[in-house]
Amino acid sequence: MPATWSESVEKAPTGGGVGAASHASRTTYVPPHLRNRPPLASADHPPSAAVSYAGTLAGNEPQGKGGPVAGGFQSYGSRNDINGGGLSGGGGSASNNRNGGWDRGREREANPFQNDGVAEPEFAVQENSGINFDAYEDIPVETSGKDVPPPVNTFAEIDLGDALNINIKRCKYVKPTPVQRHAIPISLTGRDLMACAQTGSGKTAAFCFPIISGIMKSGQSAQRQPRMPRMAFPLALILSPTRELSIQIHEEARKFSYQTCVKVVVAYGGAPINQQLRELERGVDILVATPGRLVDLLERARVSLQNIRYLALDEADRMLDMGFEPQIRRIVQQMDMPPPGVRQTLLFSATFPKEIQRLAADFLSNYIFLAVGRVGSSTELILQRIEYVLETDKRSHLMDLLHAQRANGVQAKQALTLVFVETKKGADSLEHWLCINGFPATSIHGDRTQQEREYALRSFKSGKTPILVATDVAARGLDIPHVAHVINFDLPNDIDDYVHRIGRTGRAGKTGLATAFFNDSNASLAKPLADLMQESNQEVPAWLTRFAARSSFGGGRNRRGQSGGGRFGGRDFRKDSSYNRGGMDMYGGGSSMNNGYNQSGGYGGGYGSAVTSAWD
DNA sequence: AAAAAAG
Repeated sequence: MPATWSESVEKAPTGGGVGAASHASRTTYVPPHLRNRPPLASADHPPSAAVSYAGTLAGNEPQGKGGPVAGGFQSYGSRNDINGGGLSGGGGSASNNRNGGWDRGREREANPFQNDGVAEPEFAVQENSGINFDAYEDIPVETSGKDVPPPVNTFAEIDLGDALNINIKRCKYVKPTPVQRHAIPISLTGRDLMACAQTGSGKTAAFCFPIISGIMKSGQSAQRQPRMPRMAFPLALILSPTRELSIQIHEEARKFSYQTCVKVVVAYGGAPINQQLRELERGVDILVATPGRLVDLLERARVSLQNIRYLALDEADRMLDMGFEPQIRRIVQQMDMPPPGVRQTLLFSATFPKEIQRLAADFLSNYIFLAVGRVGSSTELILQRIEYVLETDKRSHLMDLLHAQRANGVQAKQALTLVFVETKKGADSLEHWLCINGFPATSIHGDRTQQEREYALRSFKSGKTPILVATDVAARGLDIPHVAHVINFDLPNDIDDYVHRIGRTGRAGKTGLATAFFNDSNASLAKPLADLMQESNQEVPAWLTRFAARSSFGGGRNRRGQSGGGRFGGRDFRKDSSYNRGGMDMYGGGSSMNNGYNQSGGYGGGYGSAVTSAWD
C-alpha cells in the first residue's frame, strides 16, 4: 500500500503508486472547468492533477474575455426604471419604514465585501479567476416540465436590474454558470423549480438573484404591518439544514443585495435570539433560517409567512428526509404560508433520490426539473482513495497521512485537511488525540456551543488550525476554500453523505484528494461505493470489488440500483412510469408527456448512465 | 445507531 498521498502526488508525473497510476491513466481527459486554464502553481494543488493538465493549458485568462460582461453591465445603463422601482417608486410605503429613509439605511449597511481577501491574506488568489466559464458549455443539462424557458448565456440577457448587476460584478462573476444560465430564467418567469445543481458553480446565486431581483422590481421591500409592529413579514424564505450553511447563505445573499432595498436577515439556533429579533423588527425581505429557530419565531408570533412569495430549500433532499420532513411540513403547510402556485418554490440539491422527489412534489406546482453536471466533469477532480484500515489502526494510519502532509512544508498551511467521523464523541476524542500529538486540530459537531462551532470553522478556514475534525454537520454545502484533503476516518452509511463529504474538496475547479478508511463495519457501503468510484473514473481496489460482490450477494440494496443508475438524480422522477400510474399527468397540465417533456438541445442527450456530482 | 435542528 502506498504510504502516503503526498508520495503518490510526487510520483504522479511519472506514474507511481496506486493513486498516481490511476491518475496517470486519465491524463488525456481534461475536465471542462480546467480546459484553457493558465498553468497552475503546483504548490497550490498538492494532491495531483495540476501536472497532468500542463500539456493542454493555454494562457487563456477567462477574465480577459470580459467583452460580453462589460457590455452587459453597461447595457443596463439606461434601465434606471428597475432601480427606481425599488428605491423611489416603492420607497414611500416600504423603505421609509426602516430607519427613517432608504438613504440612511444604506449608509449604515456594512460592506459585505470588505472582508473578502482580508480575512485570509495568504489566500490571495481569486477563486473565480481561474475558472474558464466557457468550458462549462460541455456540461450536460437536462430540463423537463411544461414550457421550459430557454437558457441565457450572459447576465446581460437577464433583466436583473442595475444594483444587482453591480454586485455581480463586485463578486467577480464574469458569466453565469450552467445552473445560473438555466435556473435564473426559469425562476424569473415565476415557475417552480427542482434543480439538481452544484453549489461550487453558483447554486446560491442561482436562487438568490431571481429572488432579489423580483423583490426589487415589486417595490414592496421591507413592508411592515402597522398593527403588528413586532411581527416580521418576509417576502422570501430560504431554509437550510445547518446553522453554518444558513450563515454562509446569508453572507452570500448580503453581497448580492448590497445597496439595494432588499434586506436579508438570518435566524438560527444556538445564538441569542434577542439580536435576531431586533434584526427582524428592523424589517426583513429575505429570511435565511434553520427550521428549529424559525418554528420558534413563528410560535412567538414574531414572524409571519403570509407574505412569502419565494420559498427556497437548499440541500432540499436533506430538508425533506426523515429527520427534517415534519418540521418542514409544519413550516410550509401548517402555518400561514401561501400555497404552491401562489408562492414560488425553488428546491436545490445535488442528490435528489426519487423517493424524495416524490415527497417534494407536495410543495411544488407545475414545476420544472433541471439537472446540471455529471460525474465526469466534477468528481474526477477529486482523487478518491479507499484504504482498508482496522478500527484499531485508524489513528496511527491517520497520523501517517498527516505526517506526510506536514512534510510538504510551507504549502501544508494551505493544505487544509477535513476529517469526518461518525459521532460527536468520536470527534471530541480524535481532536484531543491529534492535539496531544502535536497536530493543530479543532472540531465541529452538534454538541459544541454555537460559538465554538463558528470559531472552529473560522480557525480552520484561516489556516490557523489546518485540521478540522467534523461530524456530518460539515458534510453539506459549506464552501471552504483550500480544503486539499478530505479524510473519511469513519465512512458514512449512506453513499449520498459520502458524496457530499468529499465534495468539500475539489471545489471551484481545483483538484482534491479524498481518502477513506474502510473495514468490515462498512460492508454495506462497499457496493454503492465501488459503483460510485467506477462512475467517476476512479480506480477501484480489487479487494473493494470483491467486498462489493460479497455484500450485495445477500440482497444488500443500494439506491443506485433502485434508481436505475444515475444516483445523481439526473432524472425527473415524473418520467419514471412506476411513479406515474394510470396515465395521471404528473406535469400538472393538460399536455401529454411528449409536449411536456423538453430535452434542452445541444448537450448531446442523456447521461442516465450513472451520474453524480461531488459538488453540492 | 448516529447526526442535525429550539431551549
